[in-house]
Amino acid sequence: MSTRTSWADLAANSAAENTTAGSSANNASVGTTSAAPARSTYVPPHLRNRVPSSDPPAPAYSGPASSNDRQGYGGPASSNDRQGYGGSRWGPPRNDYRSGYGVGGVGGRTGGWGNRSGGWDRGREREVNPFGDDDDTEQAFSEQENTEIDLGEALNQNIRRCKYVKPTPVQRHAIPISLAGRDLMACAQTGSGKTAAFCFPIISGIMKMQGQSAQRPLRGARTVYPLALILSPTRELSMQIHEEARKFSYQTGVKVVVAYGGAPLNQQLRELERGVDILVATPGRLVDLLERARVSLQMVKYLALDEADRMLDMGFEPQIRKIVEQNDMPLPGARQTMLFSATFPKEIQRLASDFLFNYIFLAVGRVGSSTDLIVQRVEFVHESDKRSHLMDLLHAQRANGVQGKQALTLVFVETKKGADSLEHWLYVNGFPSTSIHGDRTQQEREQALRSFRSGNTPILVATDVAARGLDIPHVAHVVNFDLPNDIDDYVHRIGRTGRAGKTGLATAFFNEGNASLARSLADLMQESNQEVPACCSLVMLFALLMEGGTVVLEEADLVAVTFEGTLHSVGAVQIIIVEQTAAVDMGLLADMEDMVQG
DNA sequence: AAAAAAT
Repeated sequence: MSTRTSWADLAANSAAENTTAGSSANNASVGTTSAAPARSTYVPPHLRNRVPSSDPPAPAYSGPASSNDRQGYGGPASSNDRQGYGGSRWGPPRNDYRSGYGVGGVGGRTGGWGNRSGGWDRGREREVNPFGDDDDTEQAFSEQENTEIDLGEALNQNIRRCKYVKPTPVQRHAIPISLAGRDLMACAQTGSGKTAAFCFPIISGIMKMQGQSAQRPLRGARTVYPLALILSPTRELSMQIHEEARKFSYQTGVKVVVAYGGAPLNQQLRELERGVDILVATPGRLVDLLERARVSLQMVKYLALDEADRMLDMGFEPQIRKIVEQNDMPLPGARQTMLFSATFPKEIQRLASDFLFNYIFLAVGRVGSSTDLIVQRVEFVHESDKRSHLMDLLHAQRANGVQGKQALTLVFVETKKGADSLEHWLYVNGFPSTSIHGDRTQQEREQALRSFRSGNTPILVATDVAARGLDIPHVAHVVNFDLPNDIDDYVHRIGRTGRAGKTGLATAFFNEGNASLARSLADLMQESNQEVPACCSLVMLFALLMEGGTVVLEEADLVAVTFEGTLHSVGAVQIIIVEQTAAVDMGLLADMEDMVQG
């Protein structure tokens, strides 16, 4: 162990490497954003007039609320960036570090809030080993192991137990930035380890805070004061983040609690009362808890939004604003905010900057790109043929046999009703399947997911509730039975396969109803090195779909393909679709051009 | 238009 390069070392080295460059070999770009130029000099009121201190007990650690850190970072990402977030702070071990977590009960957290819930050290004794291996827990706390501690030895140990060998690009860049105290907007492909990228710095930071005496205000006797808040758009994703965070924080003394709707409130309240450092939640339930004054956000030092673009789109934005801006959450600059997603439309990035202070924008690859670990196929399937076509795919899959663990197939449909009816149809036709959507009870949803994960029902029919974030091992095939209207949704859906370096297959059923997706789909496929015909234009995609239908094209933006003489429009592009079998000649094309212009 | 998210 001592001879090998540690996980943390790798992170440290790469932090140093990358602070000077705007891009690196793995195509990550880091830079301060131009979206909020006016904000870079803003200092929140409570931080004004503060003399850069000479760093007593919390010095080496550049904590999230430390004012001098922030000031160290003023300018745009340039050569002085190196001093900014990398280098010295991500350096050698510090002695003050262990004091907080080494032995249960040391230091700080005694005032008013911890003891009534039994205290975190007692909680730790009862902590169930989430790894199911009881053999080497003592080793984990070996006192001699005082080597390169950056995230904290207990956390490093948990990372090893999770069999994480080497940080992914997003982790390698995001973790040092977060450890240095900077706000972050991070975009990286599905399945590239974003959860860990925001969990590690949060857990590490809270471990360090345990060494300091934190005063929690005395509010209502039953109010709890989490130090970190992680929000996600679906209940199941919150559950999953909770599970992950619990693994990472095993025996660190950091308590993780989850709160979401559809499940009994009382149980969640009891968990909260036993103490909470990191609260993982869906927005609705959290708003409820805030209104009941069972949770205060006053002590929050870390705010993470997973699937951040989703959290800030029309459906969620008011709730998020309510939570972040209309409660007692510290202002940007007094907390550390991290936004993560695989997709992040520009207009939502702009909106998101409201929640950030002097932040760094990190993108691994193009924002919204897909991983080339996923083989994408598009097949032209009429609405009426979709079921039998799916049946063919499933039969073929069954015939090809399955190696090792049961290969799972996730089938996305557009509506809840459609999910129910397809599930039933599959079931009747001898394919063990289940479904998940927002009209099912929470129990049913969780049961469906369990049954799918275990391979008991290797087919899951889902609405977009399952499109984002869920990490289900052995999903070999994602079928877009109904394609979404938005390419970003497509990216998230197919991202349920091809995770953590594994390959996957995604099949889309495409027909005339999906014309509005065609161009972006073609672009995406080309970008992720998918087999799209020679010139991967919209035209060629259609040509592929038409299976040999003749396509004549003179103008790049005018497309003629063969399908039932219907006129379609794709964005600015006019598309004429004629009979599948008809050869398109120049005369016909001219006629169609007239049609389009007329 | 649909999906998700509190009771």
